Amino acid sequence: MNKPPTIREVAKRAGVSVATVSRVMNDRGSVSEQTRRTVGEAIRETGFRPNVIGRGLKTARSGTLGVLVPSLRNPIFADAVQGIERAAEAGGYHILLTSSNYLPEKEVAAIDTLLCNRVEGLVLTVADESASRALDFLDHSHVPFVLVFNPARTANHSIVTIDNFAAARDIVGRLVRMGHRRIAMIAGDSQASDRSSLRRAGYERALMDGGLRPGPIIEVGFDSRNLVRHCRFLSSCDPAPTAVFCSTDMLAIAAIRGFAALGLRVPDDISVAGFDGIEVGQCTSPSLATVVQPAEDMGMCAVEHLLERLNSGAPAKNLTLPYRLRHGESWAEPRETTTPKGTPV
Amino acid sequence: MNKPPTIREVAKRAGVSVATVSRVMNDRGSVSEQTRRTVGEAIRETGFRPNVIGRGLKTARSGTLGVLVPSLRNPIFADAVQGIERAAEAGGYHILLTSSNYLPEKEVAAIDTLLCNRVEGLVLTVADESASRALDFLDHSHVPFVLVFNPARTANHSIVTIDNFAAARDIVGRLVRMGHRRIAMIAGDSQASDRSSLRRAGYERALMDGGLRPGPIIEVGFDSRNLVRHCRFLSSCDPAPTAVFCSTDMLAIAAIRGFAALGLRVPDDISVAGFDGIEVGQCTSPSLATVVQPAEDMGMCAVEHLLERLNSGAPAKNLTLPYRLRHGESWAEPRETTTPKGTPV
DNA sequence: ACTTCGATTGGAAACGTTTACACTTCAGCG
DNA sequence: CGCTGAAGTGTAAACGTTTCCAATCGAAGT
Repeated sequence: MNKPPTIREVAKRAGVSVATVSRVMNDRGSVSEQTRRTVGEAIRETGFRPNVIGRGLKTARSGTLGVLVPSLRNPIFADAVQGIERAAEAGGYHILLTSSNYLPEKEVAAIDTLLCNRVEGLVLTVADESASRALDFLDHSHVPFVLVFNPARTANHSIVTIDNFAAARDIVGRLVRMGHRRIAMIAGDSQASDRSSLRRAGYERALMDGGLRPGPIIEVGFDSRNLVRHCRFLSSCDPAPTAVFCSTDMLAIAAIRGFAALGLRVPDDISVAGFDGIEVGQCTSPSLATVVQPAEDMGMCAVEHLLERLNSGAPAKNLTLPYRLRHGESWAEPRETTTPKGTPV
Repeated sequence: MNKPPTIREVAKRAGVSVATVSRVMNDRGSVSEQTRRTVGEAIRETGFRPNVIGRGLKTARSGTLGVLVPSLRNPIFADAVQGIERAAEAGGYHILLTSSNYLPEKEVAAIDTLLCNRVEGLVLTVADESASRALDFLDHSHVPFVLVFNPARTANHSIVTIDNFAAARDIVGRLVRMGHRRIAMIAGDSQASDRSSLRRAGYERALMDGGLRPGPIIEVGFDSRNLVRHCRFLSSCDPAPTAVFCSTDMLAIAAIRGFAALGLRVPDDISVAGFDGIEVGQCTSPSLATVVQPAEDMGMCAVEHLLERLNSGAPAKNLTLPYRLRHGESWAEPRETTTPKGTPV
């Protein structure tokens, strides 16, 4: 519990001034080879470790980036954080991590403490970008930040995302072309998630393009357990959907599980498509057909862009990364063409 | 980019001294209701946010805990971090997150920067507790830390873990009692992971207890992709194992996938058991039989204990949390009792 | 009227760095 | 031999807080 050594003690031991020790540490200014060695030894002998708090006070730099995600339990965010951490480390920054649990009020509180900690920038995913009080808050703070996953609705924010609408339309369109005529959706709370509502819009658009009616759409919370009752509801519809699009992989995986519990086989009885592209989706069986977001890359890009803004004063920019569709075993052509006897494929 | 307001500006605006503003913020000392109000207004008007760096310098408290995990890509660690974050927040701390990517040298480097940041304590998972240079390092630092997941080999460290040996013996014992006679193991690099080697020891013990010889043991890296070739090797053994125990769920899930790719059915052709209890294991089909570690709880316990040590000077302690077995669809009795006269498969 | 005391307040010294500035040397130059 | 400039070094002032200490002021007690 005894205090760690300070620069002053090192200086005393080496018989030089603190300024010289500082110069040695940051090698700036000129120091003779002789004293450099002496000081180096003193540092080693005392086990001195520069106190970045003291340094930060003087330099007005914390060397820290703030990170706010909804939850680490969804691998899509864990992956993003992994990327964020990697890029931050590469840039000489460390990260202060907070999570909001999807609660807007916690978002604000978390950002507040992050700002008190004088993070030099933030990387965050908010519940609903357009409505988020948190962002108004940040806009006034003069601390640069970049949103990840949130759709780019306003141009003056730095954003790294994919085209959620197009991606959803793509993957649902694929179901349509497979011959599905009755495609349901299980959507995370779209009130609380702008991603979810965009994906829903893409879904609706794909159906309209195919001349189909959307529905049924089930809106659920973020708890992906106990999806069985929703699955039961879907399978009891008349006509029952032959495919279901889920707004996240977590939901899709839970849905597959739910259908299995009801004795339905995926994809034979019903096709399931997800969204996110989390790694485990490939390892389940059936493997999950989904939209792959490059989460780790998105995290890295976000930090790289943030550092550009920090170091070179680069302007905010919207970065839309490419997504891709991953084919999986969870979807197939519907067993028999249902309703108005439509097209085979 | 203009500087955020300081306590001095607030003081000037309120017409009081900085000492008074400080007293209002932390409400300590006595301040008249009148000035308290005035200062409150000044704070709001200026948008003042106390600089915790300045505060930290004076109080020698950073309000920060350091966290080091191997990787966030394995949900077991993501879950633990989630618990850590929750408990830290509840205790008024925030967390500085780093990851080692399973590289011992990065462990040391990460801890070093964490210490430079004057974290008040650390929660970490190291590669191999007994050999970890990182720990020697920490032991000399006088900063309290608690290990998570690492087995309790030495008594003078704070550790939150489960009994890896017993758990592995339990679950493998279960396979034995199901009638399996030839049980293989896929183990993560046991050089680099004390968990892996303990689980392996438990596995060997269970087999010995059952009068069986440990079957082929395959040691793999941390990359759970491309497990197919190992699966192929296992299925080509003569006699081929009827079950395989994997040292992590990530490996187990990949193995199930690998066997499927070879046309083998789990559990009909081969049973698979995992270790960790990550959530997705329940959502795959077949669902994974595994040992469940309460990862999020472990993270929370770790922080709670750390805070006890920090606040009340409580002594280090070893906390062994209960694990439980989760039955899943990935294991079953072997189709026919095999033993010495080769298997069909 | 004089002391005592509690309640408020302000002044100023830390905390551990960095860094502008000033001060020595000493070599090289005329 | 004096000047100039560069190289090496030290002094001290920040940075934004907290907190010890002293000061002021009424009110209350004697």
